[in-house]
Amino acid sequence: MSIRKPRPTQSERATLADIAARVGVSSITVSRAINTPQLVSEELRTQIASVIADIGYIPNRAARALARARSDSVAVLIPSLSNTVFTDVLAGARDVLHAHGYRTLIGDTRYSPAEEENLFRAYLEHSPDGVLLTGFDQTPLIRQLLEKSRMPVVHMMELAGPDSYCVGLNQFDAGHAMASHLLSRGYRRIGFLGAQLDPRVMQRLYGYRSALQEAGLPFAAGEILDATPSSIGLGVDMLGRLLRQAPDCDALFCCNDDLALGVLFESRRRDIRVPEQLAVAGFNDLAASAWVSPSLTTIATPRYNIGHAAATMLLQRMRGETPAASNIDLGFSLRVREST
Amino acid sequence: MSIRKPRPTQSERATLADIAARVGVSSITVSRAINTPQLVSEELRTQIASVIADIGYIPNRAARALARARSDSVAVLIPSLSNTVFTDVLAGARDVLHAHGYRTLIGDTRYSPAEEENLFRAYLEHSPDGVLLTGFDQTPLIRQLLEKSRMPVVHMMELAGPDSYCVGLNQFDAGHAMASHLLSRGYRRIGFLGAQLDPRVMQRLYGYRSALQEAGLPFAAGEILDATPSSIGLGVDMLGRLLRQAPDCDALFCCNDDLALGVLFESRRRDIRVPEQLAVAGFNDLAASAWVSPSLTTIATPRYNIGHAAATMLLQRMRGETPAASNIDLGFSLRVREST
DNA sequence: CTGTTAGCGCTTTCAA
DNA sequence: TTGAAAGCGCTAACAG
Repeated sequence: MSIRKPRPTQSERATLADIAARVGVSSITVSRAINTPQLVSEELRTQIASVIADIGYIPNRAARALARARSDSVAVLIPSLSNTVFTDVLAGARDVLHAHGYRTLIGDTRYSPAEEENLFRAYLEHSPDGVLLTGFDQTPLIRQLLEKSRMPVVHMMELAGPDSYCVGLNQFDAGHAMASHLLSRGYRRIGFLGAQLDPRVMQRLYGYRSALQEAGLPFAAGEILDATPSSIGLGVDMLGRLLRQAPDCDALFCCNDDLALGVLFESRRRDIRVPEQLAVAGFNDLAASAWVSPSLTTIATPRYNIGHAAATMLLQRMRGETPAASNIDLGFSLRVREST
Repeated sequence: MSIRKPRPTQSERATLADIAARVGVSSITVSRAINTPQLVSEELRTQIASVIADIGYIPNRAARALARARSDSVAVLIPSLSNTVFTDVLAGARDVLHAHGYRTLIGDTRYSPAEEENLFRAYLEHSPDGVLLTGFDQTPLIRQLLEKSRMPVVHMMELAGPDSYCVGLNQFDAGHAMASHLLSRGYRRIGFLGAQLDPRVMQRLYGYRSALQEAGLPFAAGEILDATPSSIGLGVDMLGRLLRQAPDCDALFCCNDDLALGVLFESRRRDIRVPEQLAVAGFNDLAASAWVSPSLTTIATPRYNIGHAAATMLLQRMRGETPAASNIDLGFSLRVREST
């Protein structure tokens, strides 16, 4: 009769069986008291509840996930955790998911599809019940894995064809709208500053170009495109570059408010009057934009609502329901302020 | 002879046993080939590797966590995900933890100890191998649970006695240093704007008061304290309130850069010259602060490094090692700019 | 309403 | 270097 060493256990933590033993029932009854209390008699329920409170029982999610073959978790991949745009989206998604008992596995892809692939594969090991992704530029492997696992997925921020589920806004239209606004204000030599150059920035750029073209204006007059991450400092720098390239520029559409704020600050340093000498427009309507002086004309995007609606749609899909619409366009709104 | 329905499984996903069957070995050998390849013969290893790649095997973390009684995950609780201060800390922690194979369970407590308690209890179910917490104002229940489970924990942002593990900076000293700077510049009617009023803000406030007292100045001349969350808009508003309360104020120490930026913007609107009529100082050195005009005097905090060092210390504790120091003071630095 | 049994997918222990 | 057996903590299925 050989004595085996006991295997490692979750360091003294009480289990369902411990509770069960104390109450004098079987563990499945305790499990029911927790998960489907209506199936357990009032008397046992209260007894069990008191022992649970007494012992300080903490269920083991890993065991539950293994037994039920679902994890009650959702992976959410966003390009950056240090950009309010995406933390707002995340807040909306988390509020919905947490309220429905899901945990979120948050991944920061750093705007890199390769990193997104790494994170996605890593999170797959946790068997998330669904995924929220940003945009549509996933690697082929991700697409293949998604298809193979038939895991519900909802894309955020951009729109696409009816064969994929997404919640976002038309970035092309938004870029077009801002360029049209500048044109309607009488500006004719409108430059563009683009950083990061992720798909959404590119769509805004194309919208801008198309508006200029429709107005019969040279379509790449003063474009500065730089793939490095957006920042206020980069905006400062890019204004210099643009003025060297197109000194006669009278308006500037920045692909986001970070760049635009940098342009505003640098304009003040260079004594360029905004909007008299140079109009400045941004994108996203960050907190600073309404308060900076001159206040910044920009496009407000419904970020929290995008996260909220995307998570809601994902919930439906995880429940096996078919959402009323596969594409939800939450739009954008032009905020005209002092800078134009 | 009754035939039972098969229980739900992870929807067709291959298991170790599937790989093992294909190769003609037992599943433990496949497990070894993955986790401790040096224990498996070269030949089997390559065979197994090719089948794994072929099938696209994805390990099941829940099963592994259950069997090993550890989750390879770390819970990280921060007050806010929409505040760069904490996403910077988070970035530092994640870089370390991910590099060592840990997943991070991110929780946003919204500056509420009660919400922190909820999140902590929820994440306990995942049996994290360690925890990173912000500050020291945890609820008694959290403290009790931590003690009971003897789970390694490292506190971030603040410092404490040698009986707890932490990485941060002395917030009192930092507040004191900024007030001293303003005094050294000759300002005498120095006001304070505080929002959120979390423990770190209060410590800065006490540091400020103590510096004023040491200088023999009335110590609550113009303090505006408001428990609502910090924002640029709140800074705008608070400047108005302060000027009503203390119109002769000549310098303003804002508990963070958000408020300070609001003050700068609003000063410009009100044609208050900074720093001639009113000096303005902030805290944290956000990206905008160096570029805004006038540029903002502030205290730079080593946020990324705090997260990095805290995670490193936690790793040591999770490995059962004793870190060289239980308290790591990463300091701060005064950035004197145009606004003072 | 409660219990028995079996099994989720993996890794530990022990044995060869 | 490989394998058999057992078990981690929980819940689905079936039976009473």
